[in-house]
Amino acid sequence: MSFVLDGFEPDHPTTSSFGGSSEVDERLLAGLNPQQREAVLYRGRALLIVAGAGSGKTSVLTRRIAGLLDTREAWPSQILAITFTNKAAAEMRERIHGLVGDAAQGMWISTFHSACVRILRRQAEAFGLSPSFTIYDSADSRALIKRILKELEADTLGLTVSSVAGRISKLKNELTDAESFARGANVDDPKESAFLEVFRRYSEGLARAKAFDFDDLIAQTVYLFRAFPEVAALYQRRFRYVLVDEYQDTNHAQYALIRELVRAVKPQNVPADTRTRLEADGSIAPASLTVVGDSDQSIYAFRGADIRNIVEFERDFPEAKTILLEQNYRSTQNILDAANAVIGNNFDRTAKNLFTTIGAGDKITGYTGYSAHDEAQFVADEIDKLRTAGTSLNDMAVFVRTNSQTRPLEEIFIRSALPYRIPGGTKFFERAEIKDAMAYLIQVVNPADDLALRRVLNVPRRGIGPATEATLQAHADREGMPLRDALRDVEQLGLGPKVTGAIRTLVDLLDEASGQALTAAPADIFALLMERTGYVTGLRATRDAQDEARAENLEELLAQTKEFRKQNPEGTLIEFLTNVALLAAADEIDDTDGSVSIMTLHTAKGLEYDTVFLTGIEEGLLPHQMSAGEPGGVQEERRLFYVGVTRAKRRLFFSLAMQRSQFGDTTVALPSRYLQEVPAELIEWRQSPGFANSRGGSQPRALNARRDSGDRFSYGTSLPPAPNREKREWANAVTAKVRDNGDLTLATGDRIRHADFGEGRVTGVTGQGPKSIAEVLFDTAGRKKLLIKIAPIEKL
DNA sequence: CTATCACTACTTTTT
DNA sequence: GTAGTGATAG
Repeated sequence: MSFVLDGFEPDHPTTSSFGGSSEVDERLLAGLNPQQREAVLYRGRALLIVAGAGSGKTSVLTRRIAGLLDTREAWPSQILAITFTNKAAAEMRERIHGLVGDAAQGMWISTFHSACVRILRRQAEAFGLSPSFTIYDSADSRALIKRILKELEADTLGLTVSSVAGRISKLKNELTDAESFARGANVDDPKESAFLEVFRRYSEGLARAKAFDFDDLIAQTVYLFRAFPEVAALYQRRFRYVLVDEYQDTNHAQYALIRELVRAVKPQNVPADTRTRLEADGSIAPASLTVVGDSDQSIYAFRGADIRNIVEFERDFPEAKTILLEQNYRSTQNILDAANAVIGNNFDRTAKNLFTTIGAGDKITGYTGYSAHDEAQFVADEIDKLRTAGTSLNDMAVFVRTNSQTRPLEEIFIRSALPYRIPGGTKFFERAEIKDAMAYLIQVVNPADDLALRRVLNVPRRGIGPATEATLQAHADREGMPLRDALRDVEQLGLGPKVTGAIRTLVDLLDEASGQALTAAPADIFALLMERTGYVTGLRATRDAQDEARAENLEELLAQTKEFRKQNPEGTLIEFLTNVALLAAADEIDDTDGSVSIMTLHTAKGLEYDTVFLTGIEEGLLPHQMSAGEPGGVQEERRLFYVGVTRAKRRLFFSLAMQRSQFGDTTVALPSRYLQEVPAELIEWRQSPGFANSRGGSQPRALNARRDSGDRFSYGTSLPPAPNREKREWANAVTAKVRDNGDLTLATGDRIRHADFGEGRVTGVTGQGPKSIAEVLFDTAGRKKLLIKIAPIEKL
């Protein structure tokens, strides 16, 4: 068997092994502190950079790579850098390019998942795998599991889709496949054996569909390397410098992958014509490994991240050097003091104290709203004030613990005419019509993917109902063929002439598109499919406004396929699909579009903003209810809080609500324990939890039942204003509905009445059509900007 | 085969 | 409060 690595240059000469590196240009070291400098310059087998939040680790990492290139210690193709998001990868590439120019071409800088897809696609054919395998996202995995549970009627045993999906994911992250699980499984337990059966069928289902789920991408690469040392050797020889960012969030499979990559190459796997320097025994020395991380920012235990990977790095690599970066270049001292104080309550950590020379800065501003809407209104008002004062919306971010918290924020932001974005939350690719269109594309690339075909069988409606589908499926099962092949045999199945014709048309179209899958531009294939299925025109024909929106979304998808081709002139459909599948929430952030970002704390990791709003700081939300039962849960939530706080450069806001509705009913919320861990003098409460209660009164209320013991929310200097009457009235009167005023027009001087703010006078109108915004001076509520189309207003 | 209505489980975080 | 499911009628 021979393995061809397209694009791989043969083994490069290695001018020096891991020797001295005194030649690194001073230019690359400019402005670094002694520890950062050492981290850039150190040469050796293994390096751990413990990088506190905001300690300039990206700078260190990029300069370290630039140094390797600049001194010719490494060719670009010998470098593999793993980042957490595609966006981070792109930024790192750009920064290195800025330092060393075109020498930056040819490096692998990508996420674990992207790197593994690349490896798997290159090696697939040698193992009888399809190089055009598709990637199942969580929703696809769940759909498959759901089907299996139904088949087995396993739901009676208490197996739910989410429990099974979670468990399989965990097992895969531990590199346990169905068969190795079977060896240790307790088959006497009916639930256990049912789970095993589901796991087996799930794995078979993926294999039959030529699909990998997210976890497979990593695990299968590890299996590949372990089963075929000569394949692993290709990459071990190629990547002489492996660098991993956010190492504290690697799981076992990712850890194993790294271990495989930095193994020495055995003499039998060294080609005779290698130009790489050999050891005395004819082997090639292991690659150099650099990992960067901060155990205080480990927030992905739920998906298998193992903090021990970083904590025990020195045990794994006894010769490892550890460098600690503690100086923070991002935040003010007040922000750091708050962060340090809170994280100090995690007992099993190695002490680390962030410091800065920036100065104390502003105090943290605290606000307790009566409801989530009130809280959101506070955030919107503050953002508007800061914007007026000259801070760009791009420099502000609102953090939430759970996705559902974005809703009230969105409602208020829309009403306040504040442009916002929810990276990862828009879920463009999760909309039904987009998933339909994607299913067409997937089925074109990968005809084995039954799940994709089943999804579009009757979309748009073509009269193929459940009964017809069952007939087709039965034929496929009988013949042991994919559903797509069964469609081609439709004439033999004795279905009605109408249905038969519809199926023939569909399968001919798919076959035609598949014929072009490897060559045509993704946009052309997409256009062909939409044209011939009439999906978009069908949506346009209905008078439903939602269908019109769906048609627009499909147009947007078409635009995206075109944009993709612009970025990647040779890009094929399969690459487009891969990109989409591996898109991370943070990849969607555009920091130049003039909007505020609302995101989860998890998405916020690795980012920084001038101004940060940390919202929903309540017991049950942060720490989340669900974490209470898990070992280490409360500590992990504390790290999440810490991550949120340390994102802020200059201004930090803490907010919470006194009542929050979930599940349809409203419950009283208590301030988070983490709030009490922040020294009281660091927070200036605009409205403190101690002085507001859910009815808007001003009686002190119990704070975690510790009201009288030195009440940490009473503070001498900055007494909170007692909640004033107007505020209270509008705070709870906010309705959840977004309304539509049609084409109501307003002009300067008009008087209006607003459902929440009362009466006011229009002082200016900007923007066009449905986006026009009125600036209104309210008699009691002050100046507000309102989106005329949807604000709850009437002209007087 | 499709449309409508009632019912229930659901919200942790993500590649 | 709602998305997704399942039963029933058209």
